[in-house]
Amino acid sequence: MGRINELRLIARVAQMYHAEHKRQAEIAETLRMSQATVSRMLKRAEQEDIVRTTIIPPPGTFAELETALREKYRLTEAIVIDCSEDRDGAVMARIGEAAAHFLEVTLQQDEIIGVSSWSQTILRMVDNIHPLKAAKAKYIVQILGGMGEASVQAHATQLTARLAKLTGGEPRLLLVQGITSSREAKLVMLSDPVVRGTMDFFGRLTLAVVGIGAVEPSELLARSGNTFSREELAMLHDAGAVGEISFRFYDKDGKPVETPLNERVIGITLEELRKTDRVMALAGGESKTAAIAGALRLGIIDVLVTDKFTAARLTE
Amino acid sequence: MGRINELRLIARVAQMYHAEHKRQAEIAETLRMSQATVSRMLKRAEQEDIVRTTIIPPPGTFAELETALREKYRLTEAIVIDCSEDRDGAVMARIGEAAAHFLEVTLQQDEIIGVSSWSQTILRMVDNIHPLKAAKAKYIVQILGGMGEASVQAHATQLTARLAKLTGGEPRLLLVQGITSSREAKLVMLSDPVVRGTMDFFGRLTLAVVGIGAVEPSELLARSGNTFSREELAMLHDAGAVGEISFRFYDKDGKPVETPLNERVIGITLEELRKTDRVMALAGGESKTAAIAGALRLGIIDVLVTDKFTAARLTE
DNA sequence: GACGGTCGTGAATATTTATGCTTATCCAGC
DNA sequence: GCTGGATAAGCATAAATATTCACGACCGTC
Repeated sequence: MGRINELRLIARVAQMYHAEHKRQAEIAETLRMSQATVSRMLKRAEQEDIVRTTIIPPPGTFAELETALREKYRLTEAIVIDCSEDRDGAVMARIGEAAAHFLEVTLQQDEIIGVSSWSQTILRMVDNIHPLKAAKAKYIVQILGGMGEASVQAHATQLTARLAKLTGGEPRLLLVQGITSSREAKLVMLSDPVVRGTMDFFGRLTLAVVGIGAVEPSELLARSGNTFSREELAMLHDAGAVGEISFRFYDKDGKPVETPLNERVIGITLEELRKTDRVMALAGGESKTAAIAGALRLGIIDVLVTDKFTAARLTE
Repeated sequence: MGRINELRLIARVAQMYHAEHKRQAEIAETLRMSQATVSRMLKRAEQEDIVRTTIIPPPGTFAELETALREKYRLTEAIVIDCSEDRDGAVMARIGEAAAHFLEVTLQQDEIIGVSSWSQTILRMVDNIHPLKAAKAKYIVQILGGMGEASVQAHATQLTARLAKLTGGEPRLLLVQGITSSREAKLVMLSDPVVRGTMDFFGRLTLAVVGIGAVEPSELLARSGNTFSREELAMLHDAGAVGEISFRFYDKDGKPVETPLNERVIGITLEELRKTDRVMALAGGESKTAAIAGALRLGIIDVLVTDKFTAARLTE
C-alpha cells in the first residue's frame, strides 16, 4: 500500500538524478526533503533494482575473459586483445601494442623498469610506445644477458636503449651472455663492476616487463642455438619444466625447477621478480599456453597481456 | 588503433567502479593513475555509452505519463496512480493515498497549509495520512466555507481539524457558508473577525491542497443543492467555464471566468493560490478531464495527483 | 624550426555526496 | 499504558568526486 508510493518516489528521484542530471541538493529542494534523504533514496533505488547500471564492453574487448583470468590466477590486471587468427606475428604485434598503451597510462614518475630484452613481443611493445606521456622513468634495466651471436645481442641492447629513450630513463645494460658456457664463466662475468652495477637494480625494480617462453626442445633450440646440452634438456623435461621467464624454469604447478642450468644464467631470478612491485608478462599463442599457465601459478605476475584464444584456453 | 586500448581501459575502470564498487582513489592506485584521471574516464565512459544507467519504473507506476504531464503543463511534480477501472470511489481512494504519502514526505517544518475541505478525494487523503512524520505544520487553514446543510458543514470542519491534528498544526476554520445567498450576505460574514482572521492566512499559505470540480449542471446541482440559480448556471456555461477550484471558475484555456457568482463565494481566490508556494491538486475521473485540463492551464498548480486513465487523456 | 592553440595531465581545491550522531516516533511485548 | 529496540529523519561533517589551475607536450602554420 504505502510501498508502491514510496517506490514511485524513489524512481522519480532516480530519474531526476540519473536521467535529468540534477544535483541531489536540487532534487531535495524541489521535493522538499533533505539532501541526505535523497542520497539514501538513491541508494535504495539501487537495492530495489530501480536503477541498473550496465557496462557494455566496447567491441573487440573481452571483459569476461579478463575477469576470469584475474580471478583464476589472482592477477591485478589482465589484458586480452582481439586477433582474427592465431598467426603469431599478428598476435605479438597486438599484444605489444596493448602493453605499450597500458604502460604509458600507468607509468609513474621515477620508475625503475626491468625489461627482458630479447622477447619478440616486448620488442613490439617498445615499437608501439608513444614517446613520453608526462611521467618519466628513472632507469631501464636489462634483466637478462644477450642471446646468441653479437649482432643479435646488439638488438637487445638497442631495445633497452630505445625504451630508455622513450621513457626518459637511463639505460642499464647487461653486456654479457644470458647463458654462459659454465658456472665458472658466469662468475668471471659477474666480477665485472658494470655488470654488477646493473644487477644491483634487480632487487629494486618497480616494474618488470617479461616474456614467457615455452619449453619445447624445438623452440628452445631454435632460439638459443646450442646453448643447451642434450642432457640439460632432458633434465628440464624430467623435472617437469613447462616454461621459463628470463630462463628461470618452472613446472605446470608454478613450482620453480632447479637445475644446474640456473648456475649458468645471468639474469633476474624468480625471487627478485617476486619482490618487484609490478611484473607485467607479455605472451600469447597456442604453443605457449602451458608455459603461461605455469607462469601465472608462480604467483609473481601482476599483469598479463595475451590474446583472446590463449585467454580462452587459460580459463578453461 | 590506440582507441580500442583506451576504450578497454575505460570499460575496465567503469567495471571496477560500478560493478565492483571500488572507490576512484583505489582504482587510481591499482592502475597507477591519478584520481582525477579516473573521474574523467568515468565521465567518458558515459559519453561513449560504455556505462548505461536504466531506470526501471516499479510496476504500477507511470513514469512516462508523469513526465508527459509535467512537461505539457509545466508542473513541478505529477503523480499518476494505478487503478484497475475508472470506478470513482476506488480512484479517489488511491489518489488520496498517494497524495497523503507525498504530503508526508515533503512536508516541511512550520508550513501553513490551506485545504479545500469538502472534496471527497481530499477526505481520502486525510484518511491516509500517517500521523506525523517528524515535521510539524503550523496552521491548517480551511480555504473554502462549508457547503449545504449544517451536518455536512460539520464534516468539513472535522476534516480540517483532523488534518491539523495529524500534522501537528493549529486549525483555522471558516465557519461560514462557502456560497452565500448574496453579495451583501457575504459582506456581513466577512465582518466577523474570526472569519477575517482565517482569511488573512489565504495570502500566506505555503501549501494549498485543492480539489478540482467539473462544471456540469448535474454535478454542480447535485453537490451544492440549490445554491446556483438557473441564470448563474447559464452564465457560467455561456462564459465557457469548464471547471472550478474553490468555486472560482475558469474556461478550457485556463482563463478565469468572472461572473457575479464570484461575489458570493467565501473562499480563496485564484490570485491568492497563484501566490502560494505549492499548490497541490487532487482529481481524477472521466467526467473531470476537461476541468483538470483547464485547471492545469491556469498555471497555478504545482503538483497534480491523478489516475492513469485521466493522465492518459490529459496528455493526448 | 619557432609560435600559438589544443590537449591531456596531476596537484590542489571546490563541490557534491555519504554517513555518524542524535533525536523522535513507532511497535511489540509485558 | 509503559518500556526497549528498531527505524527513519535531519544536521553537521567526513568522505568521495569533480573541477580549476598551471604546466608541458604535441601539432599544424608560418
